[in-house]
Amino acid sequence: MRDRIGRGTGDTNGVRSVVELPVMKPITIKDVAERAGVSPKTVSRVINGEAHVRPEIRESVARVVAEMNYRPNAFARGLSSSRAFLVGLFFDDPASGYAATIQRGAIEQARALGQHIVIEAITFKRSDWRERLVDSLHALRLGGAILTSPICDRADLLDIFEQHDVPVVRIAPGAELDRTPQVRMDDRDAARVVTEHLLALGHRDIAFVRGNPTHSATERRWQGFADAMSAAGLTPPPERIVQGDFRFRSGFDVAEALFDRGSRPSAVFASNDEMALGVMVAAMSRQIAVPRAVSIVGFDDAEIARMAWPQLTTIRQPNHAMGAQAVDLVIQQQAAGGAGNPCRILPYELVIRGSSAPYAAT
Amino acid sequence: MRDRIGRGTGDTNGVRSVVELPVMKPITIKDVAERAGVSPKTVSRVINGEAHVRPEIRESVARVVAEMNYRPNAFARGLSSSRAFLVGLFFDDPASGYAATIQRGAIEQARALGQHIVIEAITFKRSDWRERLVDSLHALRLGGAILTSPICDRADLLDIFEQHDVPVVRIAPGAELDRTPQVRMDDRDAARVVTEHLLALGHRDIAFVRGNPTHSATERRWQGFADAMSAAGLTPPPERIVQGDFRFRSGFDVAEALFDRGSRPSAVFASNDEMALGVMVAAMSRQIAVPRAVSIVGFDDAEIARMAWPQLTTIRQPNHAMGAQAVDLVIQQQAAGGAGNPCRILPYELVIRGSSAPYAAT
DNA sequence: TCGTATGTTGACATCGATGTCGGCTTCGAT
DNA sequence: ATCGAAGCCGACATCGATGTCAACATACGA
Repeated sequence: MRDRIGRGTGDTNGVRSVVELPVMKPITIKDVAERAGVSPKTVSRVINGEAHVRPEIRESVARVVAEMNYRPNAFARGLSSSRAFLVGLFFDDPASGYAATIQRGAIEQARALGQHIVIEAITFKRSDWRERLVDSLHALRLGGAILTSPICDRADLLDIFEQHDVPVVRIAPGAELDRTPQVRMDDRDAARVVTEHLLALGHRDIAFVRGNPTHSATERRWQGFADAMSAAGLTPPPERIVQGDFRFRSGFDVAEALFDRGSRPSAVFASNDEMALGVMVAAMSRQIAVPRAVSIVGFDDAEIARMAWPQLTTIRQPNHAMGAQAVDLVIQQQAAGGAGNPCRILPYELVIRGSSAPYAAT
Repeated sequence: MRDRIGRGTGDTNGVRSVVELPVMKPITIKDVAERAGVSPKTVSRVINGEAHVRPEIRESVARVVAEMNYRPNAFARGLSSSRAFLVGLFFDDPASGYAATIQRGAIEQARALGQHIVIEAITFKRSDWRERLVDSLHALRLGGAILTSPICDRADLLDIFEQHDVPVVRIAPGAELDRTPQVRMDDRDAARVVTEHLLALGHRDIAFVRGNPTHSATERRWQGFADAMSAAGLTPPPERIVQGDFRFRSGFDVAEALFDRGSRPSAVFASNDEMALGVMVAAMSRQIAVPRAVSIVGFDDAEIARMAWPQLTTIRQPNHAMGAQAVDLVIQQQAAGGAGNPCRILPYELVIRGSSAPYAAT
């Protein structure tokens, strides 16, 4: 019975489970100031590129800074100026490949801007996710937050960030569209383009595997598919539209409805690569040749798209760029004070590989 | 240098919407102290679970803390106590699936310990990687660092952390083995076990695809393979040992040496799943049936191992657990004051799937 | 030439917490 | 009853930077 305080779960309340970690002894701004023969404030001015410093002094201070290899302490900075140097990257599932590429883009851009990325997982399954999030916001004083799909569509989540005055940039959001700046690609248009690719190959009987309904991209991709089909004067029957959840397994499972009942479609468009692979594996296990007997296309250009055989025709998402742009936006936001909600739309790319081929009558 | 944007005109004042949201002013320890009728120091004591506080007071303060939903500011804490609350996770390539799972484990464990994870990429290709690293160390005041393969084997990197007194825990290092605490699995043993699996299926002519020589696991896995083979009284000829680099493409490429010259091996053990998939795809494109004509096994149990067809027999690495344990160790190491270099060895698992089958004479 | 405007500088307060230390209680042993 | 020792609590300094503001120097216009 150790004494804890407050909040039933109280794990990050700074209470007791926080272990102490000693740190190193650094060079302070005072040391630099002394050696340069000026006041600390002047050094601060030079470091932050502020005006009102004579060029000679600026230069000499800069030299001393370099010589002493001085690095300002970000904590002290954050404390006194309420400026931040951390950007939070929030994921539902940080282990997915999708997330990883975004992450890399974000890290690199953050670095370029002198910021750092803190990764946080939000798990709605835990009933205390709000407390945990608020904990992070308070403790880390985030300068901004980047949210990815699907969590970025929850109004209650956005509320929390808003209440705490943390600027948010969302990547590919699907709801509450005018609430924050965002970075996205045109899913609908891309889906249309892939579908047109299949149509151009001569396919008419095309099945569509929908994604997880909680991701907003699901609807947009479906729309793009529908656009292309109806533009071609086609109306796919209901049994050609099946429901997946973006995971490999679901692609594998829906294949039963697609391949084991009556006539087979000549092509399948799965809303993401994982599901496309699931469909492909299911086809092969039924001795249905890909792409000879059935063409399969995906969406995302995940790493695995190139590791399948045949390799997957798909849409390349600009994940890396989206991560970088998101950081960029969030910092701008921080500086500008939130004028408007810019939306950057990044270009996608149709990647044609071996899994799609001209329609051949059976 | 450009002028910075002043904070003159209220940046949080009604820019966003007509209705002004009250800006949440953070609650300080003073507020709590006042309301509880004690000194800030006493509140601090309660929060940190220090001794010398009367139970009644402790309880009443705790109640106020909970009521006010107070959260200590980590920056201020870090400043005054030179305690840290950030653990750095350093990757060469944060976008790989391997890294992602470790990451998730680390994030969760860090959370549980009241710490946060900062992700940093180290790119040796950039000539200024040292400066960048030192920047991070100074700016972030890391309480600890976790390094993954392959960068964790560079002595010069370790030197930097040592110079800056940042405790390091390495995941699956292969060199400088007694320099830091580490978390690992027994690669050699695991490789032996997979090989024995193939031997038990009746295979005798087994090829081995080596991994990237800069990863130390490459050598250990090779050793395990050699152990099992020689225990079975077998000596694979040199042409059965081929060199890859852990990437899909290399697995695909080495297949030429394996399948297009003279006799074919009846089984292939690739040092990781990606390469195994490469081999598998190459086999299928040559109309060599897997596993009927050739069994293929991998190593890692990457996500893709389940997405191939047939699914890959492989070794499941405890990545998630390794991430969590690494965080655990890095923090413990501090508390303990760096006594010794503990090494935690986590259990692996042989996962038998469809890509390996009993030997069948052709 | 003087009087403003503008530019340059540093002293000092401040951010929000913790470390130190001294004073006051309490308790137990003599 | 008295004397330590230990327990409890708060005043104050401190961490390392930046914000504020006043003092002073210089430039420019009239």
